[in-house]
Order: sequence, then structure tokens, then C-alpha cells
Amino acid sequence: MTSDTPSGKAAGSQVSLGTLSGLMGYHIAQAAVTTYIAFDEHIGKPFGLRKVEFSLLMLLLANGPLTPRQLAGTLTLTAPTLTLLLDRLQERGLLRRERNPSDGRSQHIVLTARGRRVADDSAAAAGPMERGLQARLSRAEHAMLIELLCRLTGSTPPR
Amino acid sequence: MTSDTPSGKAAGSQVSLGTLSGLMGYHIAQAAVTTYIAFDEHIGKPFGLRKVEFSLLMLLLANGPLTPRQLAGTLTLTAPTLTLLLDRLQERGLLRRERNPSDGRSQHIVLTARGRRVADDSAAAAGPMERGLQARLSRAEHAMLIELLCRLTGSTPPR
DNA sequence: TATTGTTATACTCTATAACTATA
DNA sequence: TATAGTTATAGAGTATAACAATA
Repeated sequence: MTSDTPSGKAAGSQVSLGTLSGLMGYHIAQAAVTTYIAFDEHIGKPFGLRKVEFSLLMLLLANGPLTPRQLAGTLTLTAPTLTLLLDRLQERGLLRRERNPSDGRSQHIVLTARGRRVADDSAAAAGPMERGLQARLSRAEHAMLIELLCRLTGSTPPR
Repeated sequence: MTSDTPSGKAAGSQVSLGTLSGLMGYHIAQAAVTTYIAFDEHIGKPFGLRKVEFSLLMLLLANGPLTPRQLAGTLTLTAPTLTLLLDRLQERGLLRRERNPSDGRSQHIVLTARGRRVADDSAAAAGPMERGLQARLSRAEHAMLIELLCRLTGSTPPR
């Protein structure tokens, strides 16, 4: 951070955004900062998880064991990146790699008891996090925002 | 990228998102990927600009000369990061540093003629980029989306 | 002594390429 | 020969700390 103003309001407050103010990319990037701060406070720090790590745990929690290939595909990570990620989580005892008996090349990534607990607890912490973010929005607006974001990315909205 | 399926559809298609599907942070991160791809296509590649570089040019275009301090504050960059950024843009001849006669410590960052041209042209290219992103949204939905994002971040909406 | 900006350095993240093992 | 996953290495990006110049 650059602004050390006690209030938190940056010195650049009166700088005009110009073209940026009409661009979705800009506003989405700003919103990403907001959500990242909330994530860090509610999940990142308390559970020692980075965003990808949390996402990975959520995928295993929802789907049961998955292959590295499935995880990499869903999280849009390259294979080597995923390997390092799995290494870290395995070292922390949150998951283990199980070889597939019918195909020795592939694996199943399985949550350990401890991993499952961290996954459950961090998923629960996402509730308060989301309510904090919703503070400036009505319930309907929150749903609308997610709907519009899904439309923008071309993905299907939840439920 | 991990999915090399010709269609582009990843192998992880049938993986459930679980908790993630209700989290704004997740959807905003996904949307950020979409907007980044659009940026890269319309502005990044054609003009050889990264997002911060484009943003910086837009700020100078809208405000005229600014100090590094103002730029760092608005773009949420640390001072050293901004120095390196300015170095690169200066080397490309897009801007120059002018010392402030009344305070030798501070500077004014000024667009060169060439920098102004690149700023103008890339600002113009943002139009088609935005229309491409809007393709899946109505005009009203686009405005609504920006409005909701501003509300989320606590910033004041444009206009 | 405080402030503006720079230099030096290191760390995190992620990618590409080369490799091992299974099939 | 193709696929799943790993190791090795390198490149971007950004941060913290120490520094120079001005006030």
C-alpha cells in the first residue's frame, strides 16, 4: 500500500478515472480487491489458505475424490502448478494421493480427516464472509449480481 | 492451460462447484478472467500494454500531469513498483518525468505526443472491447452490473 | 526530521520444457 | 506412441528495506 493516511482514504481521491469508469474490466478488478480482502480476513488468515487452496478443498468437498487432471481443468491451472499445490496441502496433512489400481498412471486426490475438517470449517466461514460482502446490497441485488456475472462469463448461474 | 480438448470445453466440465457457486468472490474472479481476455485481445496485444499501463495512461489522459504519488495511490501500487512502471513507459517514449520547480522532491508525469496518441487510440479501442463484453447483456443490465459492483466496493458509480 | 522518489534484493506465483512411469 | 503426473528451471510481478535528494 502507498497511502498511509490514517483514514485509509488515499491521497489520490480526487483523481478522475476517465475512460476507466465505464469499463467493466476496471470495476470487476476493483471488486476483486474487495472480495480478496474479505477472503483473507475470514478464510485466508484463520485457516492459512490461499484462494486456490480453498477452492480446491471446496471441489473435493462437493465431489469426493477427483483426479489431478480434473482439478487442474476446473481451477485452470497447469499440471506442474497443481503438483506443487498438492504437495503443499499433502505436507499439511489435508489430503493424500491414491494411485488408481486399474490405471497406474492416474491418481485420486482424497481429503484426509483433517482436510475434511478444514474444508468443512472454512466452508462454514464463507457464510459470514458473504454476508459481510452483501452488507451494501439487498438480497435480491446480491442474487442479481451473481446472475449478471454468470451471464457475462457465459457460465450457467447456480441453482 | 490444461484442457487440450479441441472444443475448448475442459475435461472438468462435470465437476460440481459446491460452496463456490454461491460466493461472489468466485464469480468475480471468473468474470475477471473474461474481461482480461477481452482486454488482451483489444488493447493488450494491439498496443503492447498491460492493464496497469493502460490504466495509468487513462489517468494521465483524463487528469493531465499527475505526481507519482497520486498515480501510486490511485492504482494501489507501491512506490518502487510505480518507479519500474514509469521507467518502462518512459523508455518507450510514452511519457516523461518533469521536476517540480517549486518542490525539487516531487515530479510531474507528463504524456509525450506519442504517449498521448497511444492513450487516445487505446481509449478508442476500449469501445469495441466493451461492446463485445456486453454481448450477453442488455444495455440496462450492463449499467446495473457496474452499479452493483460499485456498491459492493463502496465506490461511487460513474456519472 | 519528514517526504519524494529510487535502487537493491528477495519472494511468490506461474509457466515451459524435459523427464519418469504406466498404458 | 500417447497419457498422467513430476522435476527442473526460468520469467513475470510485486514487496520490503535501505538509500539519495530535497524540504
